[in-house]
Amino acid sequence: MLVARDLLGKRLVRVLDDGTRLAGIIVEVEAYRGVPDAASHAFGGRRTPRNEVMYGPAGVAYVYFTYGMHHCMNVVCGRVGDPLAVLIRALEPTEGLGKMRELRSAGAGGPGPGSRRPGTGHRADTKLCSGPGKLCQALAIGRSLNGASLLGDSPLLIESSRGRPIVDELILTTPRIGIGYAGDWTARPLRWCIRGNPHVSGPRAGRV
DNA sequence: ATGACGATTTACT
DNA sequence: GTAAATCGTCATA
Repeated sequence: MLVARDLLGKRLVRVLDDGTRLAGIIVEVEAYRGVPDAASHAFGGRRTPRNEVMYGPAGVAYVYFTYGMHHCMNVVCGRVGDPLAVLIRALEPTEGLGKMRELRSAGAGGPGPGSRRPGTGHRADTKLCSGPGKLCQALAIGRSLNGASLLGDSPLLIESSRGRPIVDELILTTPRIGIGYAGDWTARPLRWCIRGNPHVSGPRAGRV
C-alpha cells in the first residue's frame, strides 16, 4: 500500500541485452494485498509455480502471462511468506521511445486482431505504455524476468526519481481495473495514478 | 486428460 | 458500446 503510493514518480528502467536503455516514469499502480485479497493470485494462500515468487523476498519482479497474449509486471513487496505485490499499470516513457514504438508495433507475440494487417504501425506516444500489457511489450518484459531483482545492477530496475516529489494533491485513488470477480474487494480504492497524466490507462486517462 | 478462465488490448458497429 | 484474439495455468477428474 505505502509501497504502491511511493512507486508513483519513480523510474522503471529496462536495459536490453544489446545495452539499449528503455525507461519511463511510473504514473499508475495497483496494490494486491495477498492472502485476504480476493483479486490477488495469492488469495487464500494459493501457492503455485506461477505465483511462487510472490512468496519470496521483496524487491523482485513478478511477471506473468495472461489472456494468451499479454504480460503483466509486479513489484513484490512483502516479507518472505507474505505475498504482497504492486502491479505497474502505466508509464510515462522517457528513454528509448523509438525502440518502444518498434517493440509495440512488432508482429511477433503482438496484440490482438488487426495486428497482422499491414500498415497499422503508428501509435500515439501516450498509448505506448498506458496499460500493464502495453508497457511490458514496450519494455520487452517477459517471463524470463520473473523473479529478477529490481535493485542495483540489473536488466530491470527501479530508480528513485530525481525530479519533484509527487504530492498528495496530484494523486488520484480509485478501485482497481479488471477484477469484477473479487467480491467485496472489487470496490476497494487500491489503484493510484497521477491525476490528469495522459499516459494513465483508460479512455479518461486519470481525469475524473 | 480436459475444460474454463483470465490483474488485456484492439478493432469494429 | 461489443466482440475477437489466443494460450498458459489451475482445478477437477
